[in-house]
Amino acid sequence: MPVELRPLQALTLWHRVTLDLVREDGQDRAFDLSARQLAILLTIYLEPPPHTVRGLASKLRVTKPVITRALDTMGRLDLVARRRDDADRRNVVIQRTVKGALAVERLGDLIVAHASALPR
Amino acid sequence: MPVELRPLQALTLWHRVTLDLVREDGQDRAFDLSARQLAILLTIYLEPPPHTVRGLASKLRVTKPVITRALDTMGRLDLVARRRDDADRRNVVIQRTVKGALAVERLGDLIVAHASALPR
DNA sequence: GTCAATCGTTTCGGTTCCGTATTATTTCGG
DNA sequence: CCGAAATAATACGGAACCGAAACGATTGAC
Repeated sequence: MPVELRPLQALTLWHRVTLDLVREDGQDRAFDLSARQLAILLTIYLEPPPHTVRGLASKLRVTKPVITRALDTMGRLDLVARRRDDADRRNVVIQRTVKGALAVERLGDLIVAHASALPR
Repeated sequence: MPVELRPLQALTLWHRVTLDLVREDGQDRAFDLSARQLAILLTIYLEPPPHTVRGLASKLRVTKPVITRALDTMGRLDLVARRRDDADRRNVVIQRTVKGALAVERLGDLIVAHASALPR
């Protein structure tokens, strides 16, 4: 079953989820992320590894420092981790964390909940 | 028909739409918005007017300067407009613009397109 | 062994955003 | 009237982010 969604439903869904994210920022800062940071986080947790700075920059069409800085911030929040690649020590491999996985899972549940409560 | 969406589908949808928004930033800066700004924009265009600074601050649970600054930014981008309320001149009424309506409509279409292309 | 290429990080100057506190304007109760 | 309350905007110091450029470490071609 392909997901059927009309424009007003789509916008309503986006609106309600975004409102929740904005509101809950404060208690749990996991989703006080910029659009870029969120795109990076979801790429890391939804696409098959390995993920590198260069690969993420290319996929998102942003410069490498943007990725580095986003990883700094999300690393501080324990949402992702970095590790040198032993095979090629120029590379940095981005790794998932328990906290990051939980945050992504929570986002998924939040979207699902709002989707099921959407007006028809 | 309530919208049925499983967690992985929901996250995939969010991921793909966010990726598009991040990528297209540059040519059209309409969606180079923070989560807060997007929440404000969608509230203005999806909920019945009138909208005031105070009302938006209360709904989003943020301080008023956050709303004022967001309106400054989005006003510069022509996504919203401000007008003094003649009935009570302390109030500022936030108005929709053609450009803002088009941007919101485009976001809706983007979400719908990605939803229909979702893996089952 | 050397040197160009690659990779991630850091630096730089500038811009934007934040939260708190303060301000100017307007309304309203008495 | 006049002072209290309400509203939006502004001031301020600090933090985060940006793009471009420069940098150090590592690799690989020759």
